[in-house]
Amino acid sequence: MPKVGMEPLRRRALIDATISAIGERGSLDVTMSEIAGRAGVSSALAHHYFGAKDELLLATMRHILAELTADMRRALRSPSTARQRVSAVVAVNFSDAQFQPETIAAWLAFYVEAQKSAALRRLLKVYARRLHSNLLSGLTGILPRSEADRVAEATAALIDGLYIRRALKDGVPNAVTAIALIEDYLETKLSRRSAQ
Amino acid sequence: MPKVGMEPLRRRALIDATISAIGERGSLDVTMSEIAGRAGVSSALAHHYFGAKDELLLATMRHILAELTADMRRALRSPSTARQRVSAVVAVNFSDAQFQPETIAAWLAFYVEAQKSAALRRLLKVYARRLHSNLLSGLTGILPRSEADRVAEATAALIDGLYIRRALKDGVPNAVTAIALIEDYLETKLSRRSAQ
DNA sequence: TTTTGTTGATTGATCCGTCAATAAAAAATA
DNA sequence: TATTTTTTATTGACGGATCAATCAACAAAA
Repeated sequence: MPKVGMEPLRRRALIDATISAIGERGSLDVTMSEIAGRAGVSSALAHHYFGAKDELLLATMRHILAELTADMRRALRSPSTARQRVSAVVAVNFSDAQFQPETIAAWLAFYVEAQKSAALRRLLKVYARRLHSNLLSGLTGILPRSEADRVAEATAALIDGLYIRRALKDGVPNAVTAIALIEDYLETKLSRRSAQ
Repeated sequence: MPKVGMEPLRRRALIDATISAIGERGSLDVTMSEIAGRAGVSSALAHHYFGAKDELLLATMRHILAELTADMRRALRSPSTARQRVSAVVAVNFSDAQFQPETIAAWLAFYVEAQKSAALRRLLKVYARRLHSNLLSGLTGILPRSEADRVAEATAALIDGLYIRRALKDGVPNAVTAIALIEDYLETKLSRRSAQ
């Protein structure tokens, strides 16, 4: 029963289905039929709207990154001090919307795929750079530049590391613990310098 | 020209070929033919010695872990103080033998595959637990138990995070920088307590 | 003559991407 | 308004490619 104006709805449904399929399977080894089935359409329709599978995967990653970016922008509106800004950036990565098993699995899978796909690699680099500069914007108010750089790098590595360990259901059990761990690091690194 | 006693040589060659193939492709999506070709044999022979592809991949991961374990044991012989033991554990993960692009790519790929394969997941959990206890054995000599636990967790996350970022050729450019970053963390965490 | 090593050829399954066909809505035309 | 035409939505069926795994066959050593 074809109704007009389906395109945006189908695209969104297919992207959601892609995330959940990847999340469940734990890798990008999901078939177009599997994804289309979850979205309640035929695989031919998925191809109709996205062309090749690569493009659906790319669109999916773009969608995840866009959500993260939006969350980040929202989170960066309220904090006033530099120190609070750093905490806000960290917290976003472990918010309910981001720290979901499905999303984490997708992140990990996309990280791997990025080694094959230049387009995906570019996307992830944009995210990495943005995370770094967001962290830095807070840290430079507290630490000298070169040390702020190093702390930002360590914080980013901690975030990635906690994600990967979460994907294996090993190590940190939940978002609260993960945040506490990073905050503990930041506190020992910043407390003496800034004294609040 | 069949010579007797080929089995161990072929097995080893096939495992090496698997690592290099995965390292180059950046994922486990390598064909048996590709691997066999690199090892200079037919794909049929790879199946002859390893049965299914899964088992070759599993054997490869086991091999990587065994090398890491051996390196770790060696590294843990020399250090005398608790503090030095912690540094030794960290250093092994970034030694020339371990911090190779191929090996890093393989690690990452296996992390993803572990979400599908229970056998692989078990292997990685063994490694994670061992890393944790190795770190802890040094840290408990310096910090109270609960805090030692947290520092070990953070250090492990840092190692994983730096690996993943290295795989993307983003962030830390080399092993020396990576080690310095973790040592910097450890130093701020431990210096006040242990005073050398 | 049995064991060990080895491969080319083949089978069977999976899966991406295409295409022709169908049907409803919208637009254009009479 | 009634009709034709075009656009949008949708799918089943299929071609073609890839690959894991098997097997029969062959050769050298024991």
